Amino acid sequence: MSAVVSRPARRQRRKDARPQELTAAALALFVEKGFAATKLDEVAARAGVSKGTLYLYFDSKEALFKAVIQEGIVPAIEEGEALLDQPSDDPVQLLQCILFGWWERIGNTELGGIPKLMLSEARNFPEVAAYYHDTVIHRGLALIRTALARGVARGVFRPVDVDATADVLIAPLLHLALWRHSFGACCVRGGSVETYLSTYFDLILNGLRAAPGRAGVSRCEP
Amino acid sequence: MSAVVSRPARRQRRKDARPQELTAAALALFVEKGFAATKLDEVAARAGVSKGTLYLYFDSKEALFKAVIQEGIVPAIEEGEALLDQPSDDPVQLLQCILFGWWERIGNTELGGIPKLMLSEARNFPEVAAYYHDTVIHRGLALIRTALARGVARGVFRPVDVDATADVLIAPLLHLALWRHSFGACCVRGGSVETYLSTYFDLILNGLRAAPGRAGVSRCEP
Amino acid sequence: MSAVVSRPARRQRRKDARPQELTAAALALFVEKGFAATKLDEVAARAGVSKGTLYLYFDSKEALFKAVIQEGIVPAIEEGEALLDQPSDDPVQLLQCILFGWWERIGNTELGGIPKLMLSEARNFPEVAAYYHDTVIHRGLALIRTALARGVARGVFRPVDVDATADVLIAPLLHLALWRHSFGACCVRGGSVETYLSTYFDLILNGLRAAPGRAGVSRCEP
Amino acid sequence: MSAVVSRPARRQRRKDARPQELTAAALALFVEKGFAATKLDEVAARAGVSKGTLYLYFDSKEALFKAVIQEGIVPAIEEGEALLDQPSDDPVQLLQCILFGWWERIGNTELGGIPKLMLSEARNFPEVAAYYHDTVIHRGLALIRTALARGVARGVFRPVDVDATADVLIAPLLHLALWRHSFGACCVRGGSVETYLSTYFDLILNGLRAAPGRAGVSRCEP
DNA sequence: GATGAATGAGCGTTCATTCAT
DNA sequence: TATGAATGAACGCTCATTCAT
Repeated sequence: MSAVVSRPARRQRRKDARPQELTAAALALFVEKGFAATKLDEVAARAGVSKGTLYLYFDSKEALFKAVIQEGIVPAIEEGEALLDQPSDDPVQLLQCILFGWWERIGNTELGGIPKLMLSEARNFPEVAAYYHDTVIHRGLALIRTALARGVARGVFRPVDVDATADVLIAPLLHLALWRHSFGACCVRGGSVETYLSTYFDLILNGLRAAPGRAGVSRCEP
Repeated sequence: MSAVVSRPARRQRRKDARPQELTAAALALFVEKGFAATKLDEVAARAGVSKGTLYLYFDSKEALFKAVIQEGIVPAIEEGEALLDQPSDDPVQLLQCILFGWWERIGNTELGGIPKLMLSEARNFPEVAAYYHDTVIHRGLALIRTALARGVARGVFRPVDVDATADVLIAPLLHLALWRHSFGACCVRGGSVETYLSTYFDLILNGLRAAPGRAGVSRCEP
Repeated sequence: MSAVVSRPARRQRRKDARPQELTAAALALFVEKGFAATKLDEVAARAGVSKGTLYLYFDSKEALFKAVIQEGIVPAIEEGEALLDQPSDDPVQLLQCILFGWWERIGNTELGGIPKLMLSEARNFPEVAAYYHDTVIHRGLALIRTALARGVARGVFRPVDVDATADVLIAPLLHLALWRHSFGACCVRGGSVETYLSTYFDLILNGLRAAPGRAGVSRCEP
Repeated sequence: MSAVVSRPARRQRRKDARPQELTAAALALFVEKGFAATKLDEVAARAGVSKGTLYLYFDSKEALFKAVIQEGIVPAIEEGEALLDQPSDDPVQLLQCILFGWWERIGNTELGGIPKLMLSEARNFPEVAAYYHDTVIHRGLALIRTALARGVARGVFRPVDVDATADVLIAPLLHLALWRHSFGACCVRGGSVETYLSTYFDLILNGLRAAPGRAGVSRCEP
């Protein structure tokens, strides 16, 4: 009898897992080809189901797109926000945890294609873009801003425009993720990812660190 | 008869200008909607010609795409390379000229959409991506590398991994251009472009500048 | 055990009633939307069962259609034929009973949609149409012909072409039933059904009557 | 040169004629199979064009349906209304012209399928049904009502409920048209159309007539 | 050269039918 | 018996491409 209870009925198990199998297949293909160029036949085939099955779980191709974005990224951002709660005394280490954490939890996983996808399709799906902006980008940048502000407050970092700096800091990480899912598929990059990341962090840390000497910026006159 | 010869014949002028009018229209729409979601009807309409006329100048939609990339970007990169030839003694100023020059000549113009377009479509058009990589990205990064190398050689910049640093330096500029043609169309950004750019350049210049003190980077252990 | 036998078992009752519940649901929807536009999902939902259950009772959508026609109309026509057996001396009253009986037993009930359904689908289901023609239309008209022939034989009605007249006489009644299940759902008719029916019967009786004298119309009491 | 002017360019001629060719093909198939069961492939094939061509002239299948109804019937009803303007002294003859005129101009032509089509699809297209009701049915019945009213006013017809009588009078004619496009395609009717029509008119004329005297039926000469 | 009507392959979506549970 | 998840053929509609004018 216990066997009967414990057996989740393969059918049932499949049904529960289906949406995620489908969004995973769709994410991969949307990232690879873009939304419009992805055929639902392919998505279904990649998930190992027939085309009609897609419509048992998603009302339309557009609904599938929305689910891909929503289910893919929300859990990740919530994980990230938990970082702020742990009492870390060192702003440098906090910043490092946030930036490298992003890379390891998102950029370097299958979710790393979402920025490329969202970037490519933002203008075709303004509502989804707005949702993504508010839910993911804004909250992600807020993490970085918090770390920066703490560092500035403690005198570890120079006083900087926190908002603009956060935007600048995330750019090289996004760049790496975007590259992977675009040119990375057909062109070899020169250096290793590790070199890129350590060079990046070394550069920004030096840039942020409170130092004595400084030079003004003068516009280039062509 | 001489009149016929000397008259530049508006018709003729139009005919010569057609390809560029068409690629300009196509660029705008490809950037906005992506390659697959752009209809040739729309391209033709935006250029003020009929759909069939497109095929007098381009063999196919794909050929139009290639022309958009090719005609759009090659002149710009050649302009950029000229910067290296002018004898500028100051590596900082050279770097500034290259980076801000990119922004002013490309990022901040209608050509600024090409990175987004190329990024979105790289995997759908690997040959075009490879061409773009070799012709645009590689040569563009080479400019930055040269400036960096000069600065390091003269002791103005710390000794850095020039290749990786060039990649990192271009990222925030690309980021701005990508943003403009994606989320920028539907979401408001916080700060001004000027603040972003000066914060960016200030940060990297501080990061590059040869300074005494330095701390090691330790991995974050979550 | 006797309890088991005597208990009519709700389950059993349901099971026996299922086919009729299903054909009733199908009839309503076929009449409303037509055969092709009716989804089996809707039929099942209206009958309160799942879509798969339909296939326990009917082999296909077409089989369901045939059952709808067959089960719906055959009992009614047999009832009608019983009218001829009762010894009614008055041909006028017999005709009235047949015509108004049709209206009350068929036209004015849920079965009244069958003529519209059959009319709409006759060319898509020629065999069903032929069956319906032979089983329903022919036998129904035969009733009217018999009444007419008796009336002519007794000199109550003028000598008329009995076959053609039967066709003409049924038309206004059919018309009313067809209207109800088509325009009646979206457009208001002017007069009342009672006025229509009495005007109809008054007109045809005057048209049929042999002599100048005239009698009022009395309702047929079944 | 006159040849050049007079040649209407085959292409152009086709283009102008296309909508009517398409609605004619669609009418035939909609009548035969119903709206839902008709495939646009078939419509296109019957009109001798490809499927895509349909969409150059009609936005959707539903738009095609509306055009079929609208273009098919409006000219006919306007013709009918012209009958009232000619000064005919004889109400009987006027009624005959209207009723038989309907049969000859509509019922007995390819337009005769429209009543069946509209009847079948009225509940699926309520707006079209309402339009048809107001534009065709209402105006058609108004013709009959006018003829009846004149006859009653002159004492040629008995005093009857004009509205209800008009409904009754049109029913046998509609019946014939409906039959032709439903059972007529698969079942043989007994008598001839002529017998049916003369029996019909003889019956209703007797039913309407005020006095004992009676006249033969003479065909209406349009 | 320029047009735009015509094409037809292809895709998103639906739904009758099946079958494991 | 009853379910409903899964299927896949079919259909409405689109759009890159062609070609007669």
